[in-house]
Amino acid sequence: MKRDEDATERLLAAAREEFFEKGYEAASLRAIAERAGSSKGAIYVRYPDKAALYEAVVGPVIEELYARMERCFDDFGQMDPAMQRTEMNAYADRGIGWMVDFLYDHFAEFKILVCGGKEDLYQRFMHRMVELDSATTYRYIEAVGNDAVTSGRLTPEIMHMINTACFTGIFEVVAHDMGREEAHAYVERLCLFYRAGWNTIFYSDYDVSAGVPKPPSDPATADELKRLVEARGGSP
Amino acid sequence: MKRDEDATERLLAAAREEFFEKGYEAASLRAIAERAGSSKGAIYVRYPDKAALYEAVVGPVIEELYARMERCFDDFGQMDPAMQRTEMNAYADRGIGWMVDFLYDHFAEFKILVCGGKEDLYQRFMHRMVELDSATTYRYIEAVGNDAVTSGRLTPEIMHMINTACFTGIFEVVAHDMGREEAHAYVERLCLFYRAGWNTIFYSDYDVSAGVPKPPSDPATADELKRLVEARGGSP
Amino acid sequence: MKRDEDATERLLAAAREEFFEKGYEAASLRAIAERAGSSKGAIYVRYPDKAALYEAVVGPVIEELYARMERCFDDFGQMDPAMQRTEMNAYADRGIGWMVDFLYDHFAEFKILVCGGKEDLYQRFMHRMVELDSATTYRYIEAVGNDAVTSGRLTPEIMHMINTACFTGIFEVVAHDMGREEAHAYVERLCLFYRAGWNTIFYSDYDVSAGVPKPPSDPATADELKRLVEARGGSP
Amino acid sequence: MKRDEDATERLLAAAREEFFEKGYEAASLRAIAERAGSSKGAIYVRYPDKAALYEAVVGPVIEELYARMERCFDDFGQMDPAMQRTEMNAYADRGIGWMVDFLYDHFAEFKILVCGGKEDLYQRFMHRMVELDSATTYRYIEAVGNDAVTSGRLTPEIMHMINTACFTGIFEVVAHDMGREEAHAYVERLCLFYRAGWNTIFYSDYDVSAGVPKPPSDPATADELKRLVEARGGSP
DNA sequence: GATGAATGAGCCTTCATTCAT
DNA sequence: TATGAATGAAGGCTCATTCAT
Repeated sequence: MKRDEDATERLLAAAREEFFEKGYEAASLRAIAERAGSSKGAIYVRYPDKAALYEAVVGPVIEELYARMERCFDDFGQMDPAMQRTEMNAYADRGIGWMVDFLYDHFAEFKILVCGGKEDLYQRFMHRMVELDSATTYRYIEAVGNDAVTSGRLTPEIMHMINTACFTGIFEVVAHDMGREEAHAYVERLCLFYRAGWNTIFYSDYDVSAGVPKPPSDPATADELKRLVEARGGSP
Repeated sequence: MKRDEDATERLLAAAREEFFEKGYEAASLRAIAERAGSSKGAIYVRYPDKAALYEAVVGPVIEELYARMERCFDDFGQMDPAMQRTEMNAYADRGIGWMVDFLYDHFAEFKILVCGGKEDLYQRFMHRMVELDSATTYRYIEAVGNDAVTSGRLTPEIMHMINTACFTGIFEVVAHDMGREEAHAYVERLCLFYRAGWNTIFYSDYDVSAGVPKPPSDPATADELKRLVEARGGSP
Repeated sequence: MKRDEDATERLLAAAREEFFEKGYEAASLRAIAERAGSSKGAIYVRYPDKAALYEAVVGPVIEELYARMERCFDDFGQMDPAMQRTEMNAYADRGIGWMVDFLYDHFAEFKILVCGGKEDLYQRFMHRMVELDSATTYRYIEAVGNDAVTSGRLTPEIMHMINTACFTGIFEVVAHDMGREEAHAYVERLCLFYRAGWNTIFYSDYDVSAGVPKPPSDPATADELKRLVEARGGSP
Repeated sequence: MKRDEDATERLLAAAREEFFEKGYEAASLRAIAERAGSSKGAIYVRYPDKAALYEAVVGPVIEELYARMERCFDDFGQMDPAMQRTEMNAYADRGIGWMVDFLYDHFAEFKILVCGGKEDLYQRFMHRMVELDSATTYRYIEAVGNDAVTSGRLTPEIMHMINTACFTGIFEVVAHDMGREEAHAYVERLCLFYRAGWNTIFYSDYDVSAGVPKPPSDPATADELKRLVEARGGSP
């Protein structure tokens, strides 16, 4: 008998739903089979165990994201240093924009990954992305002759942690069930936020407070703020 | 029979170990009772269910951290605006330094919280911290008359998300089993990183690239970097 | 709650029945629990797994048999050599007679052991009995100064195998569901049979055919036999 | 499609290995099909169920052994009584020698049969061999006019049981993984052992102790024994 | 004939929780 | 209060067997 591709689809969809609703541990293969309208055995014909089914749901999406990032970073790495400096921000913005859309095109999968409670796969995924980003950053640093590494400001550990923090910050949009448009806005801001942050690492004499304006003495602004904040429910 | 306080302690210690080693779902009440040298019943006398025991392990530590943060933020909020501007960074640095130590003084509990797989409590905890921080930030913005909110650069959602990302970035030290000293160094850098980031939000005319030096044409730096990177194993 | 000894008994009885009827592999813990009128969990409170339950059914009986044999062999080994020679046969007969009764007093257990399909325990049991018997035999050989070992007629391997064969021969009564009285008669004969056999090992110049009478030329005997055999159904 | 004889062979070989390694119950048809490089369906085309496959592995070997025994016993039965008496031992020795070789030429099959945990087939096989032997023995008894049956010393049940014990004793070589040469030596001894045993049944006035030498007073033998036994590790 | 997907009963085991003692 | 026996649902998984292709 030919394997029923339709049933495979139904199974994956059912698994996606079940993992989404209950998390990895609490999800039940029995329930997934029932949701899919087939038998427990049908799962085991396709996947050796629960973890493999989980990976079948979430893995391809991860791989696609990773592949896209890889291509993106590669393209960037092959530009000449001058152009890298010029284009980096634009590149990053475009990349991140695409990423947010990808996250929302596969919202369930990423939600499962981020919130599903099966940490190993998520951490491996995060680790790989972080390593990829780190490698590209090292290459950039080398290409443009930056001293962040040689000066000791940027150790591999710090690189790894900060990149992890950056990606995690982006993935928050999934954890918080933010809407797609809002997410774009947020992530755009976050990029700027990070960009400034990275400057503290790239440039030893970067002045964090440079450009910080003098305190506005205009009371009107303060009043407007007060109104806005109160409208929000007053928590602050 | 009088409730045996000693047994309560043993129970909590046993639970801490079990949750730490296995995570929430995989932890077994039977095993905890055995570790503590008492019975499953002893658990149910004290806590209505597994989740309550978990909370008993992790809750007090959370509460203490929260209380400390609250006090800290309150103190800050009661200073006059001029002083807030002057002292903010010092305040933050001191607070964060203390926090890292607190994390390491209660490493097991935070590890459980961050990696233990019981997301609800962690998220609630994170949410509260974030709200506290957000409230303080709103108050600060109001006090100093900043236009981040009025200008629309800082919506409540963005505030929430960025603060979440910031705290999460700090908590990475636990997830990554970083050593205490290293963690201090990392978090210090991270604070600078965030500080710069926040400026992009506070100040509309903040120039991210201000102070970014011209590309160094000194080839010596590039060469030294090359050597360092190669010594690292060549991953970049 | 005090453990319900009654339930334990019912559980063991149920297990005994189930193992007896279906063998180890095919026996189901579910069925055993149902037979005993309790829950599957009740089994696991008492025994860590299926194998342990099996052993709880069959082990004590084995141990008692073994202990009795040990005492018996010890007593024999402490007699002086002359007496050992005189008494050996009587000792053996008594011992074997008791053993047959023991077998029938615990028929189900032995049936399970011999036919139940869990070979490891049976083989360990058999091995222990055989070793015990072998040790005693060695001591006897030494005590009376027999040359079976020194001459090479009796190697440890042959000793082991023949003893195994002997015990197995006795246990056949269980495998064949022979009646108790019949079993006594059979085992009695078997002892004589073995006794003669052992002489071929103990005594190098033992003449197997000694005492074999000349062929009876009495045709009456042959006729009577014919009738008897035909009455049996004629298979021979 | 024509049935692939090669596949049949591969299937049988795979089944032999699987049953050999895991026993009947634990053997899996899936594993067998995989070992054979074909499908589960291929098994069901050839054999109606697992038991039939088992029998296909083990049956032909059994049948060949049985057929050979039958021919052997027939030949013997057709000799005239006088010759039977003269030749019996030589006949038996030759037969048993051949049998041991046959056992080792088909070691896996017999190991499966004896230790594989599917008792029914083994018992049926044993039963048939025993009946064949019994029938021949009856014929012999009749031919030579022996009184074992008429006297009541040898009932059908005793006949059956003793023959079972004898064959089982021989099959021990398989259960114990004895080497072929060693097995020959052991079985040779066992035949002598049994021969003496049978005399206790054939001859009412057979004196088991006849020819048993007086106790050797030679202390040298005892000493030598002591050394040998100690060299063995002292278990006796 | 051959395949292997599908089935679904059934396996042993673990678990949090209840409750009699 | 403390115990731990009892529960029974649910877990993941394996299996021989069936049958559409």
